Amino acid sequence: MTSYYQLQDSPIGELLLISNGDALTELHLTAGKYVPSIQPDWVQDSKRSVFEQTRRELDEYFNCKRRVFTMPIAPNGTEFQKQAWIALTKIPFGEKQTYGQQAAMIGRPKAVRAIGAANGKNPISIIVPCHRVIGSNGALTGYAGGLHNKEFLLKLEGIL
Amino acid sequence: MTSYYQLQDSPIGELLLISNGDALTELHLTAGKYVPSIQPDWVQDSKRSVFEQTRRELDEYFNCKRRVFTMPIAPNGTEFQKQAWIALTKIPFGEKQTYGQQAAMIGRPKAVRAIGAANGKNPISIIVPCHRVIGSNGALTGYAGGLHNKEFLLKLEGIL
DNA sequence: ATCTACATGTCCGAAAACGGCTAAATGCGG
DNA sequence: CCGCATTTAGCCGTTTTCGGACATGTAGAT
Repeated sequence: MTSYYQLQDSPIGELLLISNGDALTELHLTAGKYVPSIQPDWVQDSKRSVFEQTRRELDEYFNCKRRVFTMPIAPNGTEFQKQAWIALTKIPFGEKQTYGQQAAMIGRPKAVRAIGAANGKNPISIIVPCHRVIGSNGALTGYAGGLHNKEFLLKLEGIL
Repeated sequence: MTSYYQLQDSPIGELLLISNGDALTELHLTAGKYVPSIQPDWVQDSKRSVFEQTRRELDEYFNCKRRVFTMPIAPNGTEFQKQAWIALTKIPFGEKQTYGQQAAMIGRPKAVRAIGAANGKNPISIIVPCHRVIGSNGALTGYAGGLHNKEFLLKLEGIL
């Protein structure tokens, strides 16, 4: 199964979008942690519809004209991780949550650290809003794309 | 059937050459392991043509003027051992291999330990290049003639 | 006959280390 | 006493590490 990719700019730096051809599978800040390197067998295709849709929705989001993303997504991960990421997509725009609350959302109130780890490996930044989760004491604690970008997104959403 | 033998020097120490009169049957570093002791009924004969040829080719080899040995050889061993040793002679000068790869060469990919044991009993050092085989993790692991000599030969061939 | 020791390498399970945590326990300066 | 900063000790999935078990041929010791 071939993978498609596309690089594009954003207010928080360059983004790398990856797709299975259909849905968005990854979206990384190229300056962040855990960023995969582009493989030789990947195909660059800026016209692929999922990329066009993503570009449009992100553009609206950064201009405060959109609060919900609707492109198809298909992140890869363990069962637990997928549950954690689905929970993330249920956190509304402009609201914050603690890792503990997120853990409770999937019925594992004690799996707090595991949630932290899973969020750290969230493959679809921004769209899957791991930035809306902060420590129970209010600290931002961490963000694969860089803490200052987490702060930027939280301010954009009026949370800080 | 009478055996002939001959002692001579080399950059890695004294060598003991043994022949059935025709082909080279053994070549040991006298300082190494598994070295047979000279028997009373063996005949010393430095002029025997296989010995002269061996001396000449070894001399060229140690002076980086030869990459292939051509004297007749006739090692004694079990069927498996002979297969293993033949495989060794197919490894080109200057190339290394793992015990696993050598096992695969004779169609017994799982017989790795057996290969190790067989190499350990290689009766014709240097000529049958058991020194070109190292562990899959890159460790030299062993050499009947002494690990430092294995290292010397590998460097001579530009492998290390 | 059996058992052991070898110049190995692969696989699998168990155990430990590692995080984008957090609530409770301590320790201090008012 | 109180408030606040720091430490401690559980919690939990994932990743990494580590220790056996096993496959294989031969010689030498029991």
